[in-house]
Amino acid sequence: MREGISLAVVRRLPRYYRFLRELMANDVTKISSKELGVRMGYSASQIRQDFNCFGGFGQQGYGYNVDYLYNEIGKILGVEKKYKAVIVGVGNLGHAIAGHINFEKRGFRLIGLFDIRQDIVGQEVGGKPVMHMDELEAFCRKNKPTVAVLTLPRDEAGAVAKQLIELGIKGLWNFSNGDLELESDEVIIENMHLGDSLMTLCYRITDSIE
Amino acid sequence: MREGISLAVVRRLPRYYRFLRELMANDVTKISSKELGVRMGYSASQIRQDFNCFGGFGQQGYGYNVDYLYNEIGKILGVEKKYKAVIVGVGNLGHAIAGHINFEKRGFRLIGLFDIRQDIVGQEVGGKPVMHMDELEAFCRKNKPTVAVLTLPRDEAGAVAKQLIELGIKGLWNFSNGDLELESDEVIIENMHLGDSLMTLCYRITDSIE
DNA sequence: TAGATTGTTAATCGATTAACAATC
DNA sequence: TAGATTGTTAATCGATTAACAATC
Repeated sequence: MREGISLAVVRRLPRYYRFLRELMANDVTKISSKELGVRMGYSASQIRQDFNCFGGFGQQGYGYNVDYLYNEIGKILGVEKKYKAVIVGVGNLGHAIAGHINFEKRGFRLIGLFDIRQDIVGQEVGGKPVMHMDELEAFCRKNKPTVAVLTLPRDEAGAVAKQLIELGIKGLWNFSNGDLELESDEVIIENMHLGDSLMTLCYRITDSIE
Repeated sequence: MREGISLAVVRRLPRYYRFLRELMANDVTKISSKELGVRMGYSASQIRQDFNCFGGFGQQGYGYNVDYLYNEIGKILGVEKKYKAVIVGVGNLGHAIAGHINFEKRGFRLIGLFDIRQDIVGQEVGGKPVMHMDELEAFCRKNKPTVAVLTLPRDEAGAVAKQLIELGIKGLWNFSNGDLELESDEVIIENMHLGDSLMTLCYRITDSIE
């Protein structure tokens, strides 16, 4: 059922999930692919194709039950997984992510933060204690986190990523503005290249205003 | 020259730019599409197609001059533009972006920050004073920023975005975890949906470990 | 000149859209 | 039953890859 789903489809799932939650909040109980398409800016065809990658969630002549579809997509995404996550690098950005992101609602559980700066080690951030990088290895061996959030400088990210993979990390959420040079079959990497996005915005603005 | 470049190509440009800078730092003066392809994980064909969207930057039989290509891509992206930018919402995330992102190197100049919280208004963040949201309108009329970084809660983002567009904003860098319901021809939107990315990571990890 | 590598056209592949039979 | 809308197959579109003539 899940074999060979393209990343293009997968990346639309969280957006469907958000829109469906919104519909639920507005007490909408059913929706057709046509109407959802209008709201989301997708074609009705695409929506039906997307959902049918994972099985038939709709009912002919009726449409889709919003609650049911929301829950199914949540299951597909794995929102209930509670994969253990650590944040490595508790500067501005790591701090912000610890406080800002609801890991619990997105399939993860934040279990620890790490930094080298002595002034932040020992503090609580996002309700969790910040530990020293020296403790990372022992912590991972004991607690076996599945993913690591990399919010440290570009120069340090590569070495830490390698270390984490050796410690059994399965996924990296990479905020350092560079590509991690790792074999792609070792680990799943989601890059959040803020700098790239900002430069793309610059291009697109220039393009739009001539 | 710039007509009808697909977004797929544009989104690769910042990555090329990063890799070329890296090559320069390693004193590499020339590179072929083949070798660059190996390093970046693209096909040589794709690289040549991408560059030729904007004109012939290479030399047959030789390859591409790294310095020249870097500078040309920089110009295409508009790194020297210095579009004026404001950050709206100086919570954890806005704070982090102000301190973490080098706007100057990416075509922008940060000229002001805004928040409603009295305890942060008046402070300096990222070298700029934080102003109260009440001052946003007058500030924009006077200084005419081109883009706004939206780092405020989802519920507030929509209304603020509308206001900014009326004030002449041309681009939005949206970090609020929701879609701004705006006519796409009014403004360029770059979404950084952290939540969506994290959920995608969850899916992909589940997929990879079965 | 011979070798290398681009710029560019043609072929392929994958993703999106259209069409329609199935069925609620 | 008639109307609506899905699930799914076929057609189209766009992006990537392959091929090769041009040329440094």
